[in-house]
Amino acid sequence: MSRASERAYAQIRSMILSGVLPPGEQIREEALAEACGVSRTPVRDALRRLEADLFIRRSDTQRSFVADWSIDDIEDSFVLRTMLEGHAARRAATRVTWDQIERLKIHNKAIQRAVEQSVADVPTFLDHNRHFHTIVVEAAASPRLSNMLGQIVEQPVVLRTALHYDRDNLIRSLHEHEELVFAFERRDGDWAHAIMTAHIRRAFHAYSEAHQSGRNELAA
Amino acid sequence: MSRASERAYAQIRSMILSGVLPPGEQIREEALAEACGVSRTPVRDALRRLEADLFIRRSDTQRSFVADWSIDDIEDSFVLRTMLEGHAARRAATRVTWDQIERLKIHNKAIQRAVEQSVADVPTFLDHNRHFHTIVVEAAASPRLSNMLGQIVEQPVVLRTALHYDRDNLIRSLHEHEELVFAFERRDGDWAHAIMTAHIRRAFHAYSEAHQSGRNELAA
DNA sequence: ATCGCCTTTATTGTATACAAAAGTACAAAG
DNA sequence: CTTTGTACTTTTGTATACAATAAAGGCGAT
Repeated sequence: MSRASERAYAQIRSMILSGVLPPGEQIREEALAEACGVSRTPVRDALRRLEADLFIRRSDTQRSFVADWSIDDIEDSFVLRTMLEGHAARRAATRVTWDQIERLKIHNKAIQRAVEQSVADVPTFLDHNRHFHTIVVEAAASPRLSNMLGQIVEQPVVLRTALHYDRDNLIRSLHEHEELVFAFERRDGDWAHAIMTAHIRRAFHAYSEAHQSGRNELAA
Repeated sequence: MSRASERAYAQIRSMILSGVLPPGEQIREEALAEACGVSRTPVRDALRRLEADLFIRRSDTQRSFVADWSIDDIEDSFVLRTMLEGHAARRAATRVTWDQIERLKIHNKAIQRAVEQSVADVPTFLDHNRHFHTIVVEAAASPRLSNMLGQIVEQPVVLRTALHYDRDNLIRSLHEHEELVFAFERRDGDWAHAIMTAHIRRAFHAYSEAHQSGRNELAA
């Protein structure tokens, strides 16, 4: 998608993530169009995509609202992601190319550097972490799987999760990435599946423990 | 979505399924708009949805083409569906209401009547089969899962599968539905998961055996 | 003859105006 | 006091015109 509609998508998404548009808030196309400096057409495009990502829900009468995620929603999102990424890892183990393995190692090196800082560089961690998982999904070579995981990974919860990792969690995460590459090099799909499953489940618990203190909403 | 855009979606989808728009064919928005008797705006809407359903793919330069499904695509679609519907069945077992169970039984009765005809009434079978699976997914009570399965079930392969069932397969399918209801009544998630997994896998093999005679495309 | 560049044409992206539908407020009747 | 009908406002859906971009074709240079 070209400029305007892409810009609208990114901007509305960040308005939701930053809380400018709080959960439950009704969305009016014209207001967003003005806020993004584009017309309603690309805004509508963006809203459709955000609806598919479950950032937005639509009432039975076509009104749009910012989605609010309950604890159950969040757990379910993780369960689905566990299942799908576990499957992706298993497929990837027997299909990943040596070039892709090299790229995975490069991202792990960058993650290592980010984690070893005196103050862990979380944004860099997140960026390379995202690339790492993208390569795994790409190596699974399933358009449908990529499609679905693309949607889930875009969802609010996942985007915010790593913000709650402490250093210990970040290091464990790195070690799991490294082990996954070992499994790939040995073409061991069961191993890869198990590592990835554990990897995502740990992320879920890291998230829920960071939020156990009485909150049941997303605002961090 | 309201009239025009819904109509465009249904019509374009049926043009693809019926082969009027063959796999690989480039899609021009204006041509479709004329064919559907609406303007380009709702056609664009429909194309975005069809793209999400993987009926349509877009080139890197924003041109749209009718997707063509290889054997690998088809198997992968079934694998994903197996995984997701198996998960749905497991969740549903502990959440399904007695009202939903009643509705499942009603659809099974209707399926039984359709299968017992001297010539099996496949369209009726398909219709109630679809409702049955929809209720299971609804009972799983996971918006994300519904979302994903909604997309997969819309995909071309699944829509055509049951057309290739022989009577034996239709009867087995019915028996599996009945057994799934038993599992639900006993709230046995593992059992439900296993039945559903087997159910979809069998559908896959029924499909691939019907297509083993040298074809690697969809046209039936 | 072939390659690269420029012009022309086709196709998609965006803006805007208008139509349809839904929500809201208020008044009149029960 | 509640309810229902109705005008009015707000919001979304659709059509159309125009802008931007990609494909196609022709022309000249090498």
